[in-house]
Amino acid sequence: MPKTSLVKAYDPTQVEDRWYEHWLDKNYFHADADSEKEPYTIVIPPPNVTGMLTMGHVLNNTIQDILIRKARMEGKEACWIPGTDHASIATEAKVVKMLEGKGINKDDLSREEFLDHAWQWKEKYGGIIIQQLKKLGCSCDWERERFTMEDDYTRAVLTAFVKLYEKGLVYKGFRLVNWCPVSRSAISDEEVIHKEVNGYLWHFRYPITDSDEYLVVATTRPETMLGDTAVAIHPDDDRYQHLLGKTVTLPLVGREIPIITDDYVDPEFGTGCVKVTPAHDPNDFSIGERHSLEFINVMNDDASLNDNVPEQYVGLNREDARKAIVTDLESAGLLEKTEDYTNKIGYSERGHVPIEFYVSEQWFIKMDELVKPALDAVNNGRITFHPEHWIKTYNHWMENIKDWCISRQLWWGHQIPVWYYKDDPLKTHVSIDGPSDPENWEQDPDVLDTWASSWLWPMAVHTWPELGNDLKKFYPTDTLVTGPDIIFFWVARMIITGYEFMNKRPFKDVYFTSILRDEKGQKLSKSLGNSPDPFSLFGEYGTDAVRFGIMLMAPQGLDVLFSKSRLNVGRNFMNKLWNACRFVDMNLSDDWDRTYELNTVELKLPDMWILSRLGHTIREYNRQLNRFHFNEAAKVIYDFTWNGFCDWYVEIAKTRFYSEDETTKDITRNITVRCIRTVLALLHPYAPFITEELWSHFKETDEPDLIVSPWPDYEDDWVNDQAEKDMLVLQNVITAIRSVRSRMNVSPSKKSDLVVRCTNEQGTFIHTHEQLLRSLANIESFSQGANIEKPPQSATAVVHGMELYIPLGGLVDLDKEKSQLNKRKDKIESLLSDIEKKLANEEFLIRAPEEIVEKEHQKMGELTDELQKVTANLEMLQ
RNA sequence: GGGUGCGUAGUCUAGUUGGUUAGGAUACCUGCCUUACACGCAGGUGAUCGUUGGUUCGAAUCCGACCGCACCCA
Repeated sequence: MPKTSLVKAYDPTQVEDRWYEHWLDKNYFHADADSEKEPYTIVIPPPNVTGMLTMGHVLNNTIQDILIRKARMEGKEACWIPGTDHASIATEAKVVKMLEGKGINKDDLSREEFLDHAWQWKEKYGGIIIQQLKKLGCSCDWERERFTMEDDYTRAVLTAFVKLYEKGLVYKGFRLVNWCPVSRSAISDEEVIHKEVNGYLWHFRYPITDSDEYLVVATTRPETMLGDTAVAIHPDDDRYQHLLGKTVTLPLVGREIPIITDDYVDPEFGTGCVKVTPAHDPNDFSIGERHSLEFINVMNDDASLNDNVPEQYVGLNREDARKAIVTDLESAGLLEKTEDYTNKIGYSERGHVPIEFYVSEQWFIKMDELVKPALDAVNNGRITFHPEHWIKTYNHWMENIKDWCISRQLWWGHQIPVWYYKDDPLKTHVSIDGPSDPENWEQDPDVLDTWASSWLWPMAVHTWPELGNDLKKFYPTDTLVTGPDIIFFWVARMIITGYEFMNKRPFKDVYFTSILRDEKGQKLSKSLGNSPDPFSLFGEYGTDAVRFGIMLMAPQGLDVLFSKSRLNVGRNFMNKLWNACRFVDMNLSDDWDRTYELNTVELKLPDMWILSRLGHTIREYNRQLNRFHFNEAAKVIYDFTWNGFCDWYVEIAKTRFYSEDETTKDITRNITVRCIRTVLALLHPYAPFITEELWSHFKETDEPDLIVSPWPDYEDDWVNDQAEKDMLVLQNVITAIRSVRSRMNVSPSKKSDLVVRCTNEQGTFIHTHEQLLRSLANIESFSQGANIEKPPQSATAVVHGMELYIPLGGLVDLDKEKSQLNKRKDKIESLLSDIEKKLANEEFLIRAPEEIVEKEHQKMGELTDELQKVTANLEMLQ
């Protein structure tokens, strides 16, 4: 790609697509299964095939891209496998809605016709999120893109079902399941969202048969009373002992139902009498089983009332039925009272309506045995969670796991591979390919829960159950990056299948991302309308700035309070980086001597200092990335680039570039270029576009693109503690002078003089770096000495035991000067008093380690010296 | 009801095994268009580390209780 000159401001739109195309052309993203290199693999958490990119995806996929780009630069065979999930319920709901818009009712279509529509929908919208991930810069191996309903993947899903069936872990049974009346399907426990809702607790009178007495039952769901088949009391509840053996005549229905005793009943709640509706409540279901009660299902699959209720209620929906029943009971004089009541109601995650408990025949997987190796792997460190504390949540769920309902009454998904013999439905056939005489069999109409396909993702993307090269090379994967909200849905289940089918962990590390919230702490979501569109942000700030900004604001293990304004930091940093590069670029002559071996030429303090800082930066950056602290790593590189390199070294470099000393210029060019190249390499995983663009200006012609350039290693040759200490002294002196000038309103354009009273040793040091003081602190004439006099009308600062005097003539503001010195004096005195207390404490002297005591003595010495100097200067002002 | 996590300047955060003059960034105030950058430069104000007991010579850091926020599971 031809080298362009650096324009004044970075323009992302000119750069991003161009480089992404280039990387694709060069096939950098593609991983080679036959390579000798050590593999590093990530499987993407497959987004919903018809979904759109959200800020959550931006966060999650940027992290994966950071990991994979770093691994690639480290010389590993980096393989990031992308793909999408068919999302049974969500997609089917969208297709149904789309068809409704066209005036087509799903019920009027055959399964095949409906699936035709669904596939068309998938073809039309299925590629959008993939294109969006490309815009984000994701370096996925697009040749390996997978979809959970493609043929190979389907085979894997059915294989898993059949294998588990053959082991006796899959069974079919009548159970009370969570039922979504909108999708008219069973859903799993994890798809039920509990919300607190303000409602009522109705107290109804149930008359005792052949008696004037009645019992009072309390309920939040009057409409289910039509299915009551008992009234229960606690066995020890004295109030009702005389009623045992009697029956109640169920109002409105007329059914005679028994009064039973059961430990489940809480005598303290309500009246201590509970209506029992075994077909519509999980607790009542258990009571029903214990007492062999009748199970009367009073609802259709859309939660309207069915034929098992009195005629006047048949066909009513839940809400209308509730109103009708309360009204009818009230007019019959059977409504005792109505209380306000807050309770938690389960909502269908996809249908957004309250779920029903519904008795139906469903397929289940027995979980208790499957869970064991998965629990063991996480608790014995074969799989590591970041942050670690999620282990507790994982354990809690795994140890209390219930059988998993995997059948869904939908069409979009993997149809269950079970066939029933037409002449004898009790005779079944279970296989991947179906019976050899299909005309005599009927396939189970249900499909599998989507998670029963995505739990195979890390192996099924690699052609499992075929043992292909990909599976051998790229399984197990290395790192999974996902949200903690799907720890049960997905992470736990992948670990289960990893051990069940591969006898190996599916991944080494699991990084749980932050959950994104808005400034008020609400989860970002489409329905709340508080989720910004990533693409307008990319346009406004640049994709790199959004990536870097969001990484900077995502602390490890905590939620992110997202706000657009916080992305300014990212954008400003990209601009800073661009301009730092532009400055260096402007000062590179075509024929600069780039041959210096820096360790053989004589370097000055700022050179040694910046190289030392660079060394520390590389080490710290890698350390933070290796422990998955992405925000800390971002801060490390930000701090070096801005507060170290730009604020100090570039300022120093200016004076050199303006000088005539060609050797110094070339050394400075070498060091600035070295810093910049290292920063670009380190930053590339976070900000791939701008760094690749800038790299093209600083790379040698025979060097590769940044994306495949070597990752910077920590070089401790350059770490130099003395240089860092010395530079700090110099920086403190310069800052002190600037501070004095600012306080005294000295115009930045005006130079001032400097007189330093200090030891001879310090004097030599200052003298050596006089040029830096002159340029960075705007100093004209300079003198120093151990006994030098304070010039009249000068402002003062004390730094590292040196007394700095800046003669200002009439500009000196004595009041400001006094208040400044007094402020410092107070501070020192308070610090000294704390230290004196410590040192006067016998226990401290005896028990504290020697070096701690020594440190306190040293601090006291330094502060006493400073106090003496500050006080002396204060007295001179009187 | 059970569990998990979190309370450090207006805001966001660092502070790994207790000893730091409690870092940093943003925001704010003051002065500057100093030939890389006003998406900038320089300087500055701002925190008794949620409350309260305890352990310790010494606690933002360890332990208990309480208060507040969030999430998960019943």
